[in-house]
Formats: sequence, structure tokens, C-alpha cells
Amino acid sequence: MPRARSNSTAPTPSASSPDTVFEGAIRGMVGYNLKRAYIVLHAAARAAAEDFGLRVPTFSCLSVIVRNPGITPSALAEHLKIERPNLVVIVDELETRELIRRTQMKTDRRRYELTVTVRGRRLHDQAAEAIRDAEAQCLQGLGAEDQARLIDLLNKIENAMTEAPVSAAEHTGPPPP
Amino acid sequence: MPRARSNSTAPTPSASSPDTVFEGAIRGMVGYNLKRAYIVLHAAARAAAEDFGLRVPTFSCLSVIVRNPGITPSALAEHLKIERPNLVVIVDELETRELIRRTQMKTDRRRYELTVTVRGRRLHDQAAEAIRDAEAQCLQGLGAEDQARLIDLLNKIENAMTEAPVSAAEHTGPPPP
DNA sequence: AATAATTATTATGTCTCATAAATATATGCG
DNA sequence: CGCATATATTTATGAGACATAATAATTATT
Repeated sequence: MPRARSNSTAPTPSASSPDTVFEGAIRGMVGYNLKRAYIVLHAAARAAAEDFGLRVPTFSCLSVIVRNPGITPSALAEHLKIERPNLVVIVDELETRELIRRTQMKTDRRRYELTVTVRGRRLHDQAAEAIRDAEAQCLQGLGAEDQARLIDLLNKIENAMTEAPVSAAEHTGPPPP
Repeated sequence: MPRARSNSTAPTPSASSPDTVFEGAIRGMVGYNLKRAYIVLHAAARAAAEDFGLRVPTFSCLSVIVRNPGITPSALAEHLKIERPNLVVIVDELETRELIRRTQMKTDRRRYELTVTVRGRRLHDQAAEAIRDAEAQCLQGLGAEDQARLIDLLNKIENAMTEAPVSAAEHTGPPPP
């Protein structure tokens, strides 16, 4: 029987699947592995945050507000890459639970300043510790050095795109200055 | 004024937020960086797959079916960590588009064997190449060695959890054999 | 003063993932 | 055999995160 050209070096697929499953083209892709690892860490963070009545994006917002008192919803949304309409409901919930305050600016009454309350600050610190612990559980296999290197590699990916969206081939117009 | 205990070494938050935004407790967390990088790669993969009328999970399924002819929906779902009810709609779509065939097993008529069609195989190979190219665009900043190391680190995270769900502290009963 | 731009919001839709319940078939046991 | 139990698939449904269009309030610009 003529073998279809196989673009992989791994063992040839057998006629009917046995109990071991081979991975397709996906295992060699970084994005696939990224997602699998992300699922693990996200589930851990989610479970830890849940104990404080927070979801992960909500905690992220709280965390940035803690660190940037007086930040506006717009700036917060842009920084966390959240669409502003989606941020509204998060901020609403944080305010309702009295974890942050939302005060209208006097110089520009369209804008609001977000500041954390004492209660919010306390909850944040506790949640942050719990999430860090949960993460550490997942990262036992990695030494501190590995961990730092991983973060560095991830940041390279994140930043590469925001700086140079396309390169060399396949764009029509001349590059903007 | 008494400074609240700050659990970070970075610059102290200024009264009202300037144009630079500081990151909270989150930037030091692996999960956060993981997500940011994942968003970049996933968007690239998604855009590439879209040209072939595929979404990322659909492509992943197709890819595993290509590599494991005759695999059952259950095995496929378990392998990709997709819930079976969600896999149904994906398989439905793949079958409707005649990219795969779904044949009932004679020995056990509850089960189905999934096999790729010629058309599906062709589409898969083209899409895989496009997605790989799109990924490569995102990974220009990383050498081949960095890339391999990244995948290795990610796999460690993924596997650490499936092997040793909890460690040492905080579980009540004795470990199963 | 009139127009345009900005901030925040409301309404709405999509995508991914998760759970409960229903159906069809197979297996084990009296 | 007949009945309870288990498994594979499917249907229905909901939650969570993300995205876009339209609106309201305010400010900036002409």
C-alpha cells in the first residue's frame, strides 16, 4: 500500500488506534504546549482565588489598582488588555464589595479614579499569597533559575509582537516610520 | 506617614497614577506571563487556521485524527482534554465538511472510529504549515535552542501535575498505591 | 456655538469550556 | 434468560472570558 507522505519522524500510525495515542502536528508547536501548561497554572490560580470570592481577571484588576492608586478604568483596561466594556462589570463588582472606591475626577468628570480600600488591600494580599502558593505547587519541578528563564522567554514572545507586528515577507505597503 | 508593608521591591506607588502603569503582584507570577504569551501565539494560530475555515480546537482534533486513524471520540477527547459533549460538535462539523469519516464499530456499536478523508488530510497539511509559519513569525526573538528549552519547561509544568497532584502537606488520606 | 473626540456604559454575540440528563449498547450476575 | 450496572455518545444548558456596536455624558476643537 502506498504510504502517504508523512511529514513527521515519529512512528507510523497503525491501522486502528491502540491504547496509546500519538500526537499529531500539534505537539511540536509552541502554542499547544503553552496552552497545556497554561491550563494547569490557570486552574490552580482559579481555585486559589475562588477561596476569596475572586476570579482570576478580577484579582488581576485588583492587583493593578493596588499598585497604581488613582488609575482610571481606561488605563487599567489598556494595561491588562481587557476591553473596557468588560472591565466595567469587574469594577462594578469590586466597588459593590467595597474592595475599591470609584471617585469622579474634578478636573475631568468623564474619568474616575480607582483606589483600593483597606478591606480590598487586605483581601488582595491574602489572595496573592494563596495564588503564589498554588503556583509554587505546580512549579515544583522547576528550579528558581528555570522559572526565571521561563518568564524571560515568555516575555520575549509577548514583547516581540507588540514591537514588530510583521517582518520581511508578506505585507503589501511600505513600513510606517 | 507609616508605609504599609510592601511585599514588593519595585518603586512605591505614587499618589495618583502617571502615564506609566506599574504591575501589581501579578507580573512575578508565571501564570500571568504564560497567559500573555499564550494570547499572542493563540491569536496568530487562530488567524492562520481561520483561512482554512478552522478554529484552533478543530484543527487540534483533526491533527490527532490524522495521526491516529480509527481513534474513538472518547480517546480523542481524553487526549486533548476536551469534554466529550464539546467534542461532539467539533466532530459533527468535521464530518459535515467531509474532512473525516465516522464509522460505527461492528464489535461494539456504541463506539465510532474516526478517520481522516483525503480532503481532510490535505486541508490539515496546509493548515498545519500555515500555523507553523504564523508561529515562527511570533518566535523570531527565540533561537531554536530557546524554543526547545521553552517547550521542555512547559512540558515539565504540564506533566508535574498529572503525575503528582498534591505533595507533602494538605491531603488527608493515605496515598493510593 | 457647533462639531468632533474621549470616557464610561449598556446591550449583545461568540467562543471555549463545564455539567446534568437522556439514549443506545454492552457487560455481569442472579 | 432477565435485570441491574457500566460505557459511549449525544442533547440541552449554563458559565466565563472576550469582542463589537450603539449610547450617554463630558470635554476639546474649530
